[in-house]
Amino acid sequence: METIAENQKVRTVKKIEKMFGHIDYKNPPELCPVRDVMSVASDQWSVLILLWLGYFPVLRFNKLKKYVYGISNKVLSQRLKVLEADGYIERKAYPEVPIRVEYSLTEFGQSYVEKLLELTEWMHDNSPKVMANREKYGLF
Amino acid sequence: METIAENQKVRTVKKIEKMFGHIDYKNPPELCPVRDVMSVASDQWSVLILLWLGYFPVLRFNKLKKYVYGISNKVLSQRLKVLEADGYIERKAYPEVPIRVEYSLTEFGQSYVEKLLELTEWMHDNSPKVMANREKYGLF
DNA sequence: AGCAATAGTTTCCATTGATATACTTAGTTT
DNA sequence: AAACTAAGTATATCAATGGAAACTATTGCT
Repeated sequence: METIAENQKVRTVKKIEKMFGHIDYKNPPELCPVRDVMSVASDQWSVLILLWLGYFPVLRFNKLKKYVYGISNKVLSQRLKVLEADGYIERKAYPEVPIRVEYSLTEFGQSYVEKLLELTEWMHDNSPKVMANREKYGLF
Repeated sequence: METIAENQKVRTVKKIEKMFGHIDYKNPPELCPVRDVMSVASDQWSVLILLWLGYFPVLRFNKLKKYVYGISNKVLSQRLKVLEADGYIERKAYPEVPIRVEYSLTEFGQSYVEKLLELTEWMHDNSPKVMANREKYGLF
């Protein structure tokens, strides 16, 4: 028990070292690639957009807006642009009337969603624990 | 190739269904446990705090502020409170003068950091790809 | 008395983000 | 001819967030 947990901690430290060791933490945040990429990919709305696109093969603007409940036109279109620029999603416009635009995950986006899902799965599984902690903490 | 990717997509859809299937997406966002837990645990500053606490066994306020470069007193103390309330970190105050306060990961926090690291590792490995995409996109 | 150190808190201001509404394009329906 | 469609854009207003700097508390040191 003890040693397994200890080993895991050592592995964690090594991973962090490998990732951030060569980066000076005093650099401006936008020079840290992890901070930079994360600022797009783990933004609250972006995560929801990506998950819904992981669920449906393609979604159009207004459908997305329906599922990503609470998002505004402006923010949705902003986020879609950035996600497209970073290569997570693809935008296909059909010049019909009225115009039809379909959004879908790229292979790259798909691979990210798979990683992301491991995290959201953890959250799903552990949210009761978090709620319990929160309640305990609130008692004083 | 095709079938492996297809299988993976099917698995993704099933995971999402399992996680969100019983939740009405039209609920207010704070009623979705995943959104709720994520809003704390994947906040930009919180992630950095947790990673540094995964690297050092304990850290005091001012050390943390040094490593989590760019964070303000206010936000750091806010985030620490929330992370403590949710059970990720532990706060130990020693009534010396001047007071000493040590922050560290709980076992729960440690397990989260391990999950989180898989994601940041992905970002670390894929940030060149994202940069390349971004540049390509910027060219028109 | 005044300063240093730690771990914050408080206050004010600026930037960001969000909401709501109207507008666009162009062809089809009423 | 007005209305409706889709996928946004544009604009104005409002709320929430974030950062900077000053402030607090306590006690020992000079």
